[in-house]
Amino acid sequence: MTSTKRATSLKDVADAAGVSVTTVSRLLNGSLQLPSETKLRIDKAIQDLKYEPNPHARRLSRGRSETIGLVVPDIANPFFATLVSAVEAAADTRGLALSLHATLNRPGREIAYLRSLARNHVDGLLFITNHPDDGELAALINQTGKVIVVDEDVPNARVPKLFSDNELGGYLAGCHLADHGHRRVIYIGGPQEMISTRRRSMGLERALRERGGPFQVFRYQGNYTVEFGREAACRFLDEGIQGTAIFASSDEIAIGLIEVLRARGISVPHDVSVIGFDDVGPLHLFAPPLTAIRQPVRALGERALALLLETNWAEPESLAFEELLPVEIVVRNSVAPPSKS
Amino acid sequence: MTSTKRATSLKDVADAAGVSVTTVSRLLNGSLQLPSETKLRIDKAIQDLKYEPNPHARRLSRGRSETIGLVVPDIANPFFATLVSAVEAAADTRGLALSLHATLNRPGREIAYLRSLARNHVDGLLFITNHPDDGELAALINQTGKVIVVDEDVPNARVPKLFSDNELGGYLAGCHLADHGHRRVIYIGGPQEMISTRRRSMGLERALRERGGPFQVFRYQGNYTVEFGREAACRFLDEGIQGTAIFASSDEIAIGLIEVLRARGISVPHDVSVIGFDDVGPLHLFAPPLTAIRQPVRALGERALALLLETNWAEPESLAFEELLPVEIVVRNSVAPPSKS
DNA sequence: CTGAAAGCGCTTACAG
DNA sequence: CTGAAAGCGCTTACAG
Repeated sequence: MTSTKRATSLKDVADAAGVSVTTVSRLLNGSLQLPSETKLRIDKAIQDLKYEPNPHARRLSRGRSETIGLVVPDIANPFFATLVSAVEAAADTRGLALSLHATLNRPGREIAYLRSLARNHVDGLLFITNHPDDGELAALINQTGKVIVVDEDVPNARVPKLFSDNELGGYLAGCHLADHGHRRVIYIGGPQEMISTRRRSMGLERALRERGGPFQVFRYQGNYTVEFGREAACRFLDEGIQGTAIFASSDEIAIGLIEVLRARGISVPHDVSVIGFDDVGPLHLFAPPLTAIRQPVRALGERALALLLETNWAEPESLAFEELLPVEIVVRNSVAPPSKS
Repeated sequence: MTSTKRATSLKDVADAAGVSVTTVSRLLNGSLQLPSETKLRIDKAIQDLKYEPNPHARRLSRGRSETIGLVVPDIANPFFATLVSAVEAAADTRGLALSLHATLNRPGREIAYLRSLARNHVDGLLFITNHPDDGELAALINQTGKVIVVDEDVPNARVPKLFSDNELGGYLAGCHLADHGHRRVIYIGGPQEMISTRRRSMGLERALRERGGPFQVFRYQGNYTVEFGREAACRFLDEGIQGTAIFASSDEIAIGLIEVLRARGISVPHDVSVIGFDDVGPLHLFAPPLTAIRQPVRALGERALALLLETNWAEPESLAFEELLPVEIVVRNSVAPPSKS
């Protein structure tokens, strides 16, 4: 009963309307000067039969799928969830479906998705990695085409790339800290080979340098995770590092960091100032409300899809460029002048 | 260069291996007694040509797509993001692709996705709605089949349904509050026609009733959003409602609520106790850390997919059942005995 | 065990 | 303007 009886096809509609399938197909695809009266008959047949085209047949025939692929490290992470949400919304607006895949830090899956794209499974791919590439990914991307690298770099891929302005983010954080008198800053970043971490760190240093005088940055780099936030916090605490402020390079890192600070009775911003990065989570409800650099997450997703569709893939030499989206600082209550300890 | 040259097909492989496409196809699909030596030749040809089957052709031919659809209200919402993540992981394990769609409260989109499923676009659908149905959805679901209703009910749909044990959640919250001496509780729920809100409210009342003595529940029902959390908070504050505890029926509602309490200088749990529901966000870092009922979000996603695959869709009479997944209470620091005011 | 052939349901030159 | 027919790349009875 509930199961699939033979679905109504183009042929059925054509028969019902007394025309050929060619005509119906053309009507459906808009490549037709409507002869008005037959058009009505066809429309009626479509209504009556509740006809809907079989997408598999259409795709096979047309050689494209009207769906785009999106590869992200982890969907449950609020940053990526927001990005996925933005891409889905933008794709839907354009009548594109979304095929979603999470890599969960397994390089093999990245390769597999790229391959399936190559076989025209999807019309294009938005690709987000979160670990260094040994060159395999870049090679695959270059021979595949139609992929936009988003958020984090794949070094030798010659395709459009879209990132947040990470250097600016680091710089804004650095300025804010420096303005409050901080000169010794602990930086908790992501994987050190990754562009996001490197650029944020560079921005931080540039700010500190520009403000003049001696300064010091203590670097802890690992993953953009709660676990690493905790781990880094324990390490610098146990090492007795004398930073007066901490720049946590993601919401997750900030969460892990704050858990530890709280557990050890270290007060923010009284004992140490903290500034975060991402600002996707409800940082304003933390104790204290966390000052952070906000990434333009939705804009990243929307722009990435636009790039995928706008790019002229036939001109390889114009493909390799990098576009940066601005970030901003959201000042709350976790940064204060260093305490006199 | 980078663009798609004609992809290598089954025919190419067959030619290269000196066999028919039938044979290659069979090998690929496992329905073959391997003749060992030809098998090797074919495997080699596949390697050499880097052959990968065209999924569109396969789908058209087989009449199924090896992809399942997932319809959620809003991907950026951490609750749904986590659910999507769990479904994707489970689907990937089984070699299924995921087609993701957000409805964003637009009923028309729900209808459209259901229709496209009916046309065998996907092999099955996990469906999550977040607003009452006038019957149209249920009708469509019943004639479509192969859909699992998850998280929130579609009343007359005769398909498997999977929910959190919302009544239990309300009950656990109620017990915890009652144990601390609360008898006048403000309940901030979602849309009042929805099953989740009704059941949580029932559980809350059952707990209060079981503990004996007079009690009172003040109900505010709207959406599971930050905005509604704020709105409800302002309303009961302005109305001077004398509740000693608040049961906020989602993380989002709790966030809005806490924003308002904080803005008005009302201290939790000193002035009023708060207990939340969902526990997906970093509630442990809130000020104070929020006690909440935790939903088994990932389990919900995994089980939903399992149900979709396990169900024998050919037997309509066995289809209509409801399965509940248990919730638990996570006690933190936002509930205390009522203050003597 | 293996192959020729039909069929899945569209699209699209190519002819009227 | 409209149709017959080939083709997209698979799968799968049906025959050897």
